[in-house]
Amino acid sequence: MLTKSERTSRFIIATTAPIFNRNGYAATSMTTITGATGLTKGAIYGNFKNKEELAIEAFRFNVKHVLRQIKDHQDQGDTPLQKLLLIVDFYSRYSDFSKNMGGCPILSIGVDANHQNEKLLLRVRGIITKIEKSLIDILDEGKNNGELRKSLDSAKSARQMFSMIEGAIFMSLTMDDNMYIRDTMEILKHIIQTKWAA
Amino acid sequence: MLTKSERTSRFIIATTAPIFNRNGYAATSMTTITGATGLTKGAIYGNFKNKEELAIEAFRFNVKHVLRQIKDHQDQGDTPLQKLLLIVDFYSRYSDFSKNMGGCPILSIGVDANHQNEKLLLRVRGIITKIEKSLIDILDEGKNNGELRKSLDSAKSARQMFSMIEGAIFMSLTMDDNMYIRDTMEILKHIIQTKWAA
DNA sequence: TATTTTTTATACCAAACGGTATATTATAAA
DNA sequence: TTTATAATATACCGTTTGGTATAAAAAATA
Repeated sequence: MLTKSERTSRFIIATTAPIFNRNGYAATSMTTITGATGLTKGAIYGNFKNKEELAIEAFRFNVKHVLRQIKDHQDQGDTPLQKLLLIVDFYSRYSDFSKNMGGCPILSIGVDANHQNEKLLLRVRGIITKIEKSLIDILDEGKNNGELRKSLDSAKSARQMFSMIEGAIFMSLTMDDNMYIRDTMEILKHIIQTKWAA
Repeated sequence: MLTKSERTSRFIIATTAPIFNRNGYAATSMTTITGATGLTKGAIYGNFKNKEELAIEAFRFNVKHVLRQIKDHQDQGDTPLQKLLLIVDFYSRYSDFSKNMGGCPILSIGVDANHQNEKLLLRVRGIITKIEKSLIDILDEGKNNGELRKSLDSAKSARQMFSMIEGAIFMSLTMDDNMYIRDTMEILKHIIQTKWAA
């Protein structure tokens, strides 16, 4: 059984994660956190060293949530190419999905932490690297099984893919219009099918 | 001749613009502003209603600066297609350019102002709309002069183009690695040449 | 059930925040 | 050069910030 503090910690993280995600690190104050959780500073600081540590845990929580959804989605595909297209398909619907969690943690915290919070920024970079690695793995598998061109630069393709995804999310969030994400995922799909596929 | 206050206002805007651009709205405090300008709060509030108004002017300054550079670049081309490719070319080198001004104002302020500052967010949206319009104009010209396919959806293409550009900038800034911008602009160039061009 | 330990609430801290009233200093007009 | 005006510096305001010491309460152990 979980200890009381473990349950409280998890509750605090789950409750504040979408708030950190929507508002960023600086704009999420301790008052915001106590207000949202219904707890007091004593409970927060009894379970987390400081606001930064909680923000990092909230970021981890948000990323885990997104990655789990992507994995569930891409696992419906049998081949590397199918998986790639399913990832693109997932992001085409990302707007609806992210309504609940309020944006993209990588984008929101990435911009927010840059030049402001080294620890958080390093976490964001770590996650980006991790996601890119998993994309590279899929691309390499595709090259091996003949679905993708052998001449494809997997690392480069992963960078292009992730840049397009994050850009589309940024535009859709900023303009409050999911056309950006829909249109950009459409062209990404086209690139995969006509330029990357063998 | 400019009045004293006009000169001071311009000095304040020019001095704080890169700081707002690099750090965002909330992270740029009045103390940051007085420290950077060497002026006191009296001088700042004598020339601007409040921090928000100054932030808006700084944003306008930053955007003007970027747009002027793009215009100078794209004007070296004679045809719409050339102009499009020159814009992509400009952003390929955006990392070096933005070192001086510290990031992309649209990205930085767009993320920063979302859910936090309605006025600033509306300014960002206005600029995005303006830039898209000018892209649409170029695309339409290209369709008219036969360089681009008549079937091309100009508005959609503009959205795709701008999403890719902003995504590439975000990734390069966050990862401190201009490969993202270089690789993504490469694929954008390819799309223009093979899918948009007639 | 009694006692110890863990967890949370309360009350507080200094520092930083954006903003303002007013005094002082530059500038421009007479 | 004096006078009126515009611009900047200084000192302060209330509020909010992240964080802490300690008391109260809840939970686990004996």
